[in-house]
Amino acid sequence: MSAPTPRHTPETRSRILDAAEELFVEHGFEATSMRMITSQAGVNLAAINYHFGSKDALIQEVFRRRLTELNRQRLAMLDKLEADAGGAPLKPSRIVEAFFGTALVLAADTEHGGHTFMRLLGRTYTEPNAFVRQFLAEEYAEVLERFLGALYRSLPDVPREEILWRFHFMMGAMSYAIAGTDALQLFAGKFDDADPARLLPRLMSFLLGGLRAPLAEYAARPAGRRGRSAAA
Amino acid sequence: MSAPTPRHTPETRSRILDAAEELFVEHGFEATSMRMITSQAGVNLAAINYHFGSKDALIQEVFRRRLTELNRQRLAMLDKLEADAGGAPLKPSRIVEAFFGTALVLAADTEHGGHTFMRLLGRTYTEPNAFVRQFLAEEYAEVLERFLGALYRSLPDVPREEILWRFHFMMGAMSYAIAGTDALQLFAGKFDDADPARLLPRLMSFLLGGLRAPLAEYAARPAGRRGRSAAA
DNA sequence: GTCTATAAATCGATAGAC
DNA sequence: GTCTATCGATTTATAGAC
Repeated sequence: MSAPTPRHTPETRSRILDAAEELFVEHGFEATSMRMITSQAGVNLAAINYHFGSKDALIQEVFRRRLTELNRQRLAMLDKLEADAGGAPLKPSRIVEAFFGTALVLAADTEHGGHTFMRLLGRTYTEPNAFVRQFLAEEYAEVLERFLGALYRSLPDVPREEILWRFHFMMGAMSYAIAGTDALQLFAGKFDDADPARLLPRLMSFLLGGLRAPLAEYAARPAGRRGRSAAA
Repeated sequence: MSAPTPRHTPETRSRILDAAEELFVEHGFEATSMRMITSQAGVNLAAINYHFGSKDALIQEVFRRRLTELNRQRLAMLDKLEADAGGAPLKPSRIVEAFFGTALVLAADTEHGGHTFMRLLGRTYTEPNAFVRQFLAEEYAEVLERFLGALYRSLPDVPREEILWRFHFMMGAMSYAIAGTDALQLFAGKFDDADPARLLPRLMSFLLGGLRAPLAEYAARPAGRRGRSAAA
C-alpha cells in the first residue's frame, strides 16, 4: 500500500529505458525520436509521456537508473579502502582502481546493458546538451569530491591543479577505452585483441603511468630551440 | 577559367562554415537546424543547399576544411623528424609531440575557430553519426598508418597491440583535454589554472607517462585474492 | 547567387475512448 | 495503464521569381 502509482507496469517502463539506452548510444539524443524508442520497445507512443512525462525526463532516468548504483559502488569501495588504511593515505593505484575499475566492470557487462550504458556515459561527458550536463554534474558531485580528496592526500607533493587535470585526462582515456573498437572505424581491422577482460589491466597501466608521470618531463626537454630558453 | 562555380561568393561560404562549426560544437549536429546556421551566418536559408547541397554535405565540409590542413602539418612534421633521424628509429616523445602537439596548437587558436573545431573533432571520434565516422576514418587513414608505423619502430619491444590501445587512450585524453574546463560543469570552479599555454606540457607529460608505463604493472599486482592465481 | 514561399515529412506532446 | 488519432510546431529541401 506504500506504492501508489506502479500497479501493473512490470515491464513497460524497463523496456522503454532499455530501448532508449541502446538508441541513444547508437544515434544520439536528438536523432533518436520517441517513435523509434517505443517501436523498438514494443510499446505505445503515449507510454513514454505517461511513464516519464517528457523526452528530457526519460533521458534523465536512463542515466539515473545506472549511475546512482555505479557511484554507490565507487563510494563503498573507497570507504573500505580508507577503513582498511586506518588514517594513512591510500596508494594512488588503489584510488584509481576504485574509480575506474568499477566503471570498467560495468562496461564489461554486455548482457544487461552495462556496456551500452557506459559507452553512452563516456560520450555524454562532452555532450552539448545543457540539461544533461547539469544533471551529471549534480550526480557526480559527491563522488568526485571524495575521490579527488583521496588523491590529494595520496599525492601531497603534486600540485592539486595537476592532479585535477590528470584526473580529467584519465576520464578521457577511459571514455575512449570503453567506446573501444566499435567507436570509430578509424582502427577498424587493426585490433587483433579486443578482449574486454584485458581492457582493465591495459587501461589501468596506462592511467597509472600518466598519473605518476614526472611533472616537468616535457617542459624540461623542449623540442629543439624554441625561443627564450631562460623562461621557467 | 579554371574555376567554374565560384563567381562572387567571397564570404557567404565561409560564414556558413564558421557558423555551423560554432553551433555544431555547442548543440550537436542534430540539434542544430539549418535555420540556426543561416540565421547566425546572416545568409539566406537556401544558401546552404546552394553551396553545399545538403546538411550532411555541409557537416562533411566543416571537417574537411580544417582536418586536411591539420593532417598535412602532422605528416610534414613526421617527414622532417624521419629525415633528420636518417633511418634511425624516432624517440616516442617526438612522435607523440608531432601528432598531439599539432592538434593542441590548433586548439590553442581561439581567434580563428581552431579551438572550436578541435572541440568538435574530439567529440566526434565517438559520435554516433555513421557517415561522419566513415568520413573521418578515410580522412585519417594515411596519417594513422604513418604514425602508428613510426611508433612500432620506435618501440620494437612493445607489442603492437599494446601500442594501438595506448594510442587510442591518448586520443581520449587529448579529446578531454581540449574539451577542457567548459566541457562539463563537473569540474566547475575547480580549475584555478586553465591557461591554454600550459595545457600542452601538461598533456604531453601525461601521454608520455601512459605510453611508457610498464606493461604488466597492474596485472602483476592484482587487488587482493581474485580467483585462480595460477593463471597467466 | 540570393531571395520568398512552400512542399512534404517528422517531431514532441496530448486528448479522450477503452 | 494502454490505445488511436491528431494538433501544432519544426524540420530539410526545393521551386521559381529576381
